[in-house]
Amino acid sequence: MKSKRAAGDALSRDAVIERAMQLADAEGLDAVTIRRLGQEFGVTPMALYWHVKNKDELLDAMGDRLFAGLRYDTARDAPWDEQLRAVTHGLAEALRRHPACVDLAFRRVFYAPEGRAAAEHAFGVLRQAGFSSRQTADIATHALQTAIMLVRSEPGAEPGFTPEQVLERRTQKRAYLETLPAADYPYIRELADDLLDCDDTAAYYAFGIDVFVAGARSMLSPAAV
Amino acid sequence: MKSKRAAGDALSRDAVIERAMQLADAEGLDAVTIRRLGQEFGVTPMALYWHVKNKDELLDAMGDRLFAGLRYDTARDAPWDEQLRAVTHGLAEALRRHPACVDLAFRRVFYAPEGRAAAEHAFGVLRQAGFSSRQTADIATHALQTAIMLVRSEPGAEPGFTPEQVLERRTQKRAYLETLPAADYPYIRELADDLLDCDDTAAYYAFGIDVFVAGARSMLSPAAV
DNA sequence: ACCTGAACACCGTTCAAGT
DNA sequence: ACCTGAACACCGTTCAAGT
Repeated sequence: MKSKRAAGDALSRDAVIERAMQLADAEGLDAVTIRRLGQEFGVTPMALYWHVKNKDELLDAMGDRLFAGLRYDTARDAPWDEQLRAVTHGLAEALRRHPACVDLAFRRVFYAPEGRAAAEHAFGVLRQAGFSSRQTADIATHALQTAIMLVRSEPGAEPGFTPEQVLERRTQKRAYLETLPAADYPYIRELADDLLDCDDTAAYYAFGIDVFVAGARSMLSPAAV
Repeated sequence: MKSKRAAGDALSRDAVIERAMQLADAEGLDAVTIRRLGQEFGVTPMALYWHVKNKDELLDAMGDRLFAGLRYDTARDAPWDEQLRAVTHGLAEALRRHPACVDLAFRRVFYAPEGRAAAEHAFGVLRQAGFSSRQTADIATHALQTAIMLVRSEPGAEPGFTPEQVLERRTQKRAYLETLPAADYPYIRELADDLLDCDDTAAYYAFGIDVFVAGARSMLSPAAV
């Protein structure tokens, strides 16, 4: 009944990666440390090297896991721009589950099976919509980057901080903006609330994705320039 | 005539920040270390603490400097979408000078004087174009994020790597993509070259900015959805 | 197969002390 | 005003050794 470990789980590659992501979400990516993970498992730091080649490989594996459960084919027979929206939305939803790890995603798309499948799908959609291969590559890359950047800067979501700290930082930022002379920065003062708050995160994501999809659409049929 | 220092410059806050950015550009942001900077100036690490509060403050100061020399009012009397393009382009051009530092920019816009001025200008342009304050905040934030993401993932620009290493990594990535079964990933294989290369960086930036501006334009007059 | 101990070369930072 | 020495609590990683 009594375990050898101070902290529950048995050590394994999967458990290490899993715990690393939890740790990142709770305390920020900087808290993810070989030595700290050792502690979490009640084991010496060196024990981890049996399950993971080194820290870089661990971070890569975390990046791969970001794509787990990625949904994008929710609109199989819809027009191309709806499908592009679905891929981008799916990416954002997937990445949003681990905001502190979002920067690990970009370099791993083609290595994570789900990322690869989503990319292949997006490429097909765009090519058949009539985009050149250059445009297809650019737009698909842009879709991933859009999802990443929406997650990274979702207002009020600062990974590694407690809710109180987040509130505290917002208060400080607001106070700072109010020190700016209204004569010089009327618009910044006027928009302070909109810059700091985001009561409706669903609308935030929808807006960002709409802008991107509309932009892509205009690349296909450049109406007015 | 003979200096006390092993390495040229006198120590000062400005010199430290300047050298830190050079170091980041040459060897990546991870190479920027209090101890390493001490070495560069021929001084003990602790000497730096006289000129800079701590490492966080140094990084903030580097972020501020990214906005130095920012140009955006190249189209004062142009229509709003031209002006939005000019701001975004100016941001990208400014950030591009220190690609390794680009992640420091976002949180510092309102603290760097040039960033603040650019934000104020962009807000005015968007408000007068008829956007709501919510939309204005979102679009302007998006403009900065677009610039950041274009710089961050300019293909072939991997800060902290020598040209040979960049080439080497690209070769490896290409080799990897070619291991993927063509039956499962026909589009990835077809687009491999476009994903890896970017012979025309001017076109890369122009395309990214065009997509963004067109997207913003469609938010003002939602023609077809 | 899986984990530990000891060691190495690094970090950021503080604090009392020197000039 | 500006810098140093010594010290502390951290990093990632290697390698021989234990079970």
